[in-house]
Amino acid sequence: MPLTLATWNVNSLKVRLPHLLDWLATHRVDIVCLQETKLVDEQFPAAALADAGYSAVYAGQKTYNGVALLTRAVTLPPGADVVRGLPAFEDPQKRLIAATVGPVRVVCAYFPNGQAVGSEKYDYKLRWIAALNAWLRDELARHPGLALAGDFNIAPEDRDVHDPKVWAGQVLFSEPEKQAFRELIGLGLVDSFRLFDQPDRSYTWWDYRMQAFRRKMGLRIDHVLLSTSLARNCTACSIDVEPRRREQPSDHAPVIVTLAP
DNA sequence: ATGGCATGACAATCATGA
Repeated sequence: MPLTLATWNVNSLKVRLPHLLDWLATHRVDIVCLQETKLVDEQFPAAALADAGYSAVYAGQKTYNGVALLTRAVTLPPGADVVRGLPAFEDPQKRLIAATVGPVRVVCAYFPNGQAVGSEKYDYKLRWIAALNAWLRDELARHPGLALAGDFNIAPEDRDVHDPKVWAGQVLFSEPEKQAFRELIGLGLVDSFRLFDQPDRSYTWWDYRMQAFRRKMGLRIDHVLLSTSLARNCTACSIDVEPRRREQPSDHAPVIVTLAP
């Protein structure tokens, strides 16, 4: 049986739970990485997800950030080696959770937004990614089969941006951010989406304003990077835009990868 | 030039997102 893994920034799990449950029932993805749950752990909808057949580990906070990792086909044993937050990077913001799920070391990440180039938040973004990079080097040495999935808040190439001229030098598309993305690739990771032919104007995020989705004015900022050993077994990667068409959608669409055994 | 839209905390606006 192939293994499927998805990442989705739900922009409030409380608001988006009905969408998520519908989506899980339809797609039955084995592993799901969620970002921007915006829920403290006490309010995580573990029971509703268990009813849907998913067990979960999570790291949340009030109002902002928050990540979770759901598993269906593969149960999370006590020895799943769950990591919450980047070790050696003191940070109250809940942006990372990792666990070993069957053959895959799954790292679910919500990269900082950065707000504006040159701002304090932008500096924090670059430092956070540098700390992630350093930690991943060790993780990859210990776990050859690793997936880094999440909202990277970086559009790596011109074709990932609806209007690269407008976005040039802006946050999410500035050179230091793209360089940081390339340095993650340099660890021995592969952008699974680009292993396959993809439709033109493939994006994962569209602004709520200006009818950006309808006008295909988006960015591809949500990614699944695979270690080379996993990439060899990757048979598909796609963006599911259907949830973005619904009423009261998340501004992000899920990305799904399929891994052959 | 600015805000547009959405969410959450909080009780009228404000912080944040991307």
